[in-house]
Amino acid sequence: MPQPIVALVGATASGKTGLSLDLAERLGGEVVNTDAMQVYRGMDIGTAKLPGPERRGIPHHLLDLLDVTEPATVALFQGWAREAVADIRGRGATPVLVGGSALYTRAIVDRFEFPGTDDSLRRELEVELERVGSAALHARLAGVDPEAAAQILPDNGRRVVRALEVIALTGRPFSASLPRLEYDDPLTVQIGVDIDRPTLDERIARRVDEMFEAGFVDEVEALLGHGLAEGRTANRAIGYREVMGFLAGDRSLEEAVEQTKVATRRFARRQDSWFRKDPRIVWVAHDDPDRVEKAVAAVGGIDQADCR
RNA sequence: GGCCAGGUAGCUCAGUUGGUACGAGCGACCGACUGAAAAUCGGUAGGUCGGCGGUUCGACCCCGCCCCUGGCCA
Repeated sequence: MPQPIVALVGATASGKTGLSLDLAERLGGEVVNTDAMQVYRGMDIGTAKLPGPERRGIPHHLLDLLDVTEPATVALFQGWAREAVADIRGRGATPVLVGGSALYTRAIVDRFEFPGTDDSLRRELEVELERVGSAALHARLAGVDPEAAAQILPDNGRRVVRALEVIALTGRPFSASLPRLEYDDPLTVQIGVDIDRPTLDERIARRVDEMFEAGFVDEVEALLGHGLAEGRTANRAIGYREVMGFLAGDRSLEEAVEQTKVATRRFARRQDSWFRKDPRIVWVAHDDPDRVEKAVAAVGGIDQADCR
């Protein structure tokens, strides 16, 4: 009987990492990162990446795969992750996915297919977006695919461009809304770490302070030497953009720290709105002394349901 | 102690010859989300316009006193 797939989700700084180690130990698992930014080499402090020595000898996958100048995409990640999951299960171990990037997690765990992409077409559309503006492109989308246009707001240039790209590429309408929640493999369990806002906000503030104490600014400075500023994905990461602003002289260090906290808080709210509406997630309280037991039990529950 | 500037949404600040505050950005809250997702985008709620008196049909805007902040001068 194949191993289950366990996905640990929740807001940043909720305590996923610690729980993931306990879970992996209990289940005979290997950890698969599902964090969009931890795939970058050298982005350690600012992404709260668990240092090697603290991994308790548990194999960790999908960390440090890309150079800071390379773009990352969900589709690319989906391929890597599914392969990693298959490998781990092939070894008789349990994949434990851990990370806060909701779209990444869903792309792995759910039936989820991305239409292709085309660089030159994309570039063309982006140039046009720049020139005519988002509303004009949206109007065009409305002409070709009224349904998609109805679901994408006119100001959201990014999504309008992607919709037009997909239509041009596939000759078919763009599904502008997420597919129905449906696990790709029925042996999947999602466990969410539940934490109240005030506590989470405190933990975020503390974590950000600690990052800066741990040499976050130096990390960013070093990455700038590797082309961080030229990238398209990595330099949008929370904290990194604020520190780059500080290094460029357009804000003080205190401002950068404060802005990083604010951005992290807002990010946590966004993560929440993804996870909270997924009814399949089994929630355990971040401070429940029995959280590991409860998480293990949730995984066991799936096994039984399948054996019935 | 005197002079000047200022006290308007949680924060930074617009604003009106006296006629119910058009407020803006940021934040907060809520939400959308299929190849940049730690991204991108949308919606909502917040003001006794420093206090007290006065002038006026009517004052956030005029007058007086007071309180607070910053600066200059003694």
